[in-house]
Amino acid sequence: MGTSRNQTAVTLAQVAEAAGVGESTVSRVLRNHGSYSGKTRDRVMTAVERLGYVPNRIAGTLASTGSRLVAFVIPSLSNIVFADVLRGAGATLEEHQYQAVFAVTDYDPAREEALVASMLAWRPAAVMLAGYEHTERTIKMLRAANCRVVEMLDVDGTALDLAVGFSNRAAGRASAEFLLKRGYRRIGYVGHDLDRDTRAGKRYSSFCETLSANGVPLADREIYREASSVERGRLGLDLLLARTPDLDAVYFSNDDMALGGYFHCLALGIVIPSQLAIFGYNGLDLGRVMPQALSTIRTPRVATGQLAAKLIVDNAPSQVIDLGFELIEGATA
Amino acid sequence: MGTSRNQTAVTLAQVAEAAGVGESTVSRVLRNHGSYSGKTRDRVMTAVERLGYVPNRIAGTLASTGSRLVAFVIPSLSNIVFADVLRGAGATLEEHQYQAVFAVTDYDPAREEALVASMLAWRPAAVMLAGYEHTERTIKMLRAANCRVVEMLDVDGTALDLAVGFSNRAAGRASAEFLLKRGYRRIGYVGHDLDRDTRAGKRYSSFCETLSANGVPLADREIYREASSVERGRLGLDLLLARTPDLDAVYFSNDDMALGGYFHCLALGIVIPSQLAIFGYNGLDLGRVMPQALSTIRTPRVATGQLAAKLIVDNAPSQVIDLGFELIEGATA
DNA sequence: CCATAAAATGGTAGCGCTGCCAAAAAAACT
DNA sequence: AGTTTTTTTGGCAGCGCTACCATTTTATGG
Repeated sequence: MGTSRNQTAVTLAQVAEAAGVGESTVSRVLRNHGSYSGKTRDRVMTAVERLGYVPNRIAGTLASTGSRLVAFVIPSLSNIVFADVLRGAGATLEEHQYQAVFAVTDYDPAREEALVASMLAWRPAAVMLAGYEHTERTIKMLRAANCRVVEMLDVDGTALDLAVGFSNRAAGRASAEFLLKRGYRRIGYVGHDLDRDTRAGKRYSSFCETLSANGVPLADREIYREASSVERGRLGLDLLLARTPDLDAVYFSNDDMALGGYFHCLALGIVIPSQLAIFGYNGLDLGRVMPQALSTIRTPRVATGQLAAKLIVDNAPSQVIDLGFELIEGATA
Repeated sequence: MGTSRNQTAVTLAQVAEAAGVGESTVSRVLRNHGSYSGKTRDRVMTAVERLGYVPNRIAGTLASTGSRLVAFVIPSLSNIVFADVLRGAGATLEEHQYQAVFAVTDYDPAREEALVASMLAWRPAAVMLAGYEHTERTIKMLRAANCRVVEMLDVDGTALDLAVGFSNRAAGRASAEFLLKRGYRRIGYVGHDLDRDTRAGKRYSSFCETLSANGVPLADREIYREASSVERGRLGLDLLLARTPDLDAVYFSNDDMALGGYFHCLALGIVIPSQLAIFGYNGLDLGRVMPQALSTIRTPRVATGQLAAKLIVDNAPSQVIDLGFELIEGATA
């Protein structure tokens, strides 16, 4: 009931007939492309209105050369990072009449491969991915496809075509340097699946290298082979401190994890930062609102999405753009 | 550089030629539809592999009757609620070879209208919306369109076709009854834009009605005409308490806002729940991890997405499904 | 071995639109 | 008024695929 399915939709040909003009004329008027007289436009628009015509973009895309679909293949929707990127890209794309389609990989390269294949079947104008780590077949497909590719949120590696983001290695290093400068010497790490979230992996390894280079190797670490979450952060810190109680600072793989650690300290009465310092990554808004502002690194996620979209609509030449990041001193480290 | 754009993609006709079979045979093999012999399948698949053929779904959709696109028109991506719904729907849709496309309304009915129009141009199999409140033109377009409609996350109203969710009115009532049962009598409210987020509006009005019906009218309220956020929750509680210091409980429009309120109490040393009780809505995971588990209502968001998708792939008849919710007593109220 | 059913295959007309080209109409000049 | 130029239009061939139907091939049965 409710909807009247099964009816056939109004076509451009019917509009043309109703308006008493040719099909191409209707097409021109509707796309505001080519020339037509004012009275013709009115007649067409009247017919469109009367018949309730909705152009069929499937047919339009097939007939014309380039599509206006942009395919996002992202690791997760629960992670606010990717939602921010999508939000940033959304406005620009919409403005230019592009349509976003998406699929979620759950940080699995094999799934990414399958989803990219599936996406390419829609002949998108561009495929937007997270980072540089893809399977060989994914890369091969992307190269063979007649579309742009944007790798987002990382610049440490070799881009396929376009890349927009920031250096996770530099972020890891900056975090380590900050903690060292503050005088912390017993530093631990609580993180999530580093093999799958390769950007977190880059931060971690760069963080460790910087510590070692300064003669303060990482004291201990607790890594879950799962997605990050507030809960994992809390549990991770609990385990870490049980094993190595004399830590004076902990670097978390991101702000969600750090918030979990913060809650753990609150619950146990561990005083931050004098007893234990906490440092995160992402610079989520909620970090600012915590009773003590979270020490973290703010990344330009929305800007990444915006710029990625802009490069596509402008058909910019291949390039890598590093948007940088901002270290937020906060009050937890 | 990088990608080799401008080349023309391999077509089904080329595969047919290379395999020495007819086009329809290739089509049948690829879709595993109709009958064909084992050796034919092998020859086709070999040709597909060798040429790197990727089927063109644009053409396929145009040629066949029904599309396999599902259009999500959602208020926000930053709000984890909608990300959860998408996540729930994603797996089911993917499994059945449906493709999700989406657009974000920012809680603006006029934008929703424009985006629905734009989405219908893709001739989706279904349009998935949040709630029942749409402009007249949106409703008209949806009725005229030859596609299913799913209104999600609400069941208080009249459905266009399918609806999956839970009762926001019942949730508001349950929250009020819980606080009353606990003995709170000076109850305040901190919320965000109720005109735009009509589901929050329904919870609020139902909450107030229940309080009044029990002779305990709402003592005070602080409502921002903006989107919800942790920060707004904190500021809102600050203002509310400045004006009405004797409140003994505060109902927040959602868990994000409640978390802000919680942070405010922590920062000011307000003891929860003895000095002030806090109650939220959504049942986010982080509520469980807080030093004191957040008292809130957990909604089946992922399940809503899953079921919505399932109804579409099963082509279920029009119906409204109430998935209910769960009140989490927690430790903050 | 031939009749009959079943399985496998190819040809082709669209799906609804856009892009190209030629034709018609209107405008701008001598 | 007769040209030339410019603007506006309509016709129609695809875009790459699927659906339908006709045909061929293979299996089945007496």
